[in-house]
Amino acid sequence: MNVAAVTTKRSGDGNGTERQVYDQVHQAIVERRLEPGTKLGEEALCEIYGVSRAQIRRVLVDLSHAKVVELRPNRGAYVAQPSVREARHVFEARRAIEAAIVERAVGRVTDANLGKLREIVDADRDALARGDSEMSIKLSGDFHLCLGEIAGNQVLSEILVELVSRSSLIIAAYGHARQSDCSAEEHSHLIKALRKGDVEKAVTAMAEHLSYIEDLLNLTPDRPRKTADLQSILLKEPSRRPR
Amino acid sequence: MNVAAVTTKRSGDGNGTERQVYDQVHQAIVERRLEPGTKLGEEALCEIYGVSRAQIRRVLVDLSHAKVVELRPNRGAYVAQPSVREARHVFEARRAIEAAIVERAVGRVTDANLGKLREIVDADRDALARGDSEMSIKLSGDFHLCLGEIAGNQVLSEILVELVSRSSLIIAAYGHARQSDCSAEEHSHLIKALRKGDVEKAVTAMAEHLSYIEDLLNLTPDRPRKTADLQSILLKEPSRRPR
DNA sequence: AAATTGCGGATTGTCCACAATTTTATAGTA
DNA sequence: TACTATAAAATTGTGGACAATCCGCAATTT
Repeated sequence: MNVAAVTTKRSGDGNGTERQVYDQVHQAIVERRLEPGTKLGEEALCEIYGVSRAQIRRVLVDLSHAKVVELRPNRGAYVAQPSVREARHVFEARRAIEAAIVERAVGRVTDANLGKLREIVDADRDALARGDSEMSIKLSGDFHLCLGEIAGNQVLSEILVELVSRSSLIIAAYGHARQSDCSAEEHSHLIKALRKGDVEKAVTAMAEHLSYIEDLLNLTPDRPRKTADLQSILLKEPSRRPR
Repeated sequence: MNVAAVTTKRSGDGNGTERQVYDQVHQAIVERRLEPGTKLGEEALCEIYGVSRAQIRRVLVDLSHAKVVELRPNRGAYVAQPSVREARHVFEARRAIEAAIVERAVGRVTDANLGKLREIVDADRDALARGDSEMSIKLSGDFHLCLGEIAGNQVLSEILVELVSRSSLIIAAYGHARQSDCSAEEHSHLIKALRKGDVEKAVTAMAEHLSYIEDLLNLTPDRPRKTADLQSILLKEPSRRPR
């Protein structure tokens, strides 16, 4: 199962070049190399990726549907800045969606699935040990997406993809340094419940895990906005998860 | 609370003309005047609404994100034809989402909310009595969307809007003549549980209601595709719900 | 000094012509 | 008649030019 495939899926994937641009910008946002509030100028993106404005505009529309970019008419595109309210709503929605996903997953999980999940958790622990928090956040997300795939409901999976992306943005905006230190352990706990086929335990483990992440956020008033240099950030090779 | 407002909301709502076209086509699809599989030619839509192709293309992209239109590269846009599998997944997702919505709604519902819900149910009964099943389906959807608004979670609401739209399409494809005969009664039952503040009863009522709708569908093999005349369908005035 | 207005540069929005692709129609052959 | 290959027509995709809008700065006014 290719987790990255679902992570980056997009609705109207026509030719490949548009998708590449979409993936790169999306990944840059989700990996928090582009901070919330950053302006994504059309001309700048054209030059960076060497494509026409029409294509960039299409990509920006798609990113706005994924809720990671905000389109302000006549003003341009900006990396979304989720509000405190939105942040809470996203996590509440995740608890609803992922409870359903875990319920389904318990009855369907295979040994191969469990292996894949453990693989992700191990890579996450490893990244955390190296201090690579960027990678750790990505792997934490992958864990949840992988679980979504196991549940085998395409609709729930797609909703989850969006919510996980938005969560990354939320953590970028409201998280602190050691935001996800305990994720690997909690994920490991969840795997155990899955293996035992204990639905109730698995569901509560997931609910508590999500609430724990939310509680770590600094969801008090508002934050300042920032602006950054696109060129140096986006031309970086997108990070790849070690197999 | 304006239910129609959320029903028709779109992400990058720039100028008004694009939104009007979006709303009209979306409504035509959801009200089943445009059958699943119908081709939505760009030039045809341009002439019908008197706008440029660029605008039509933007609308079609947005509709594809709402999953009511399928964009096939180099082949054009078609009214989506949800598969049997997708249909089941949509209803399963709805059970998850709407369970969470009902849980929240119980603690927040006001008398005004209950009045609004009853109003919708009454209009639904009325439409059903008149044999206006098109309107009845729309009102059934509005009931669920209104409940979503009451829950007060924007993220859950937006997910629900999409799922309800898709449900209309699914019923168009797999439902039978008297698909929603009992909806009004079941909705009424749900209102009672809400009024009493009985969370458990409300949640199970919703779950059973959704399963009932799904069970009425003919979710066996596949169906044929159709093609239709856009002009005569889309130039019809969009239906308005009586206040 | 603060606020307002007007201008110039830059960015986004729109339209149109042309290229690429698919679909339809036609003709030919077994 | 059925099937294939080829040509024509129709449709979608793309790039660039032009128009509309917004932003920052300076000049003017109060």
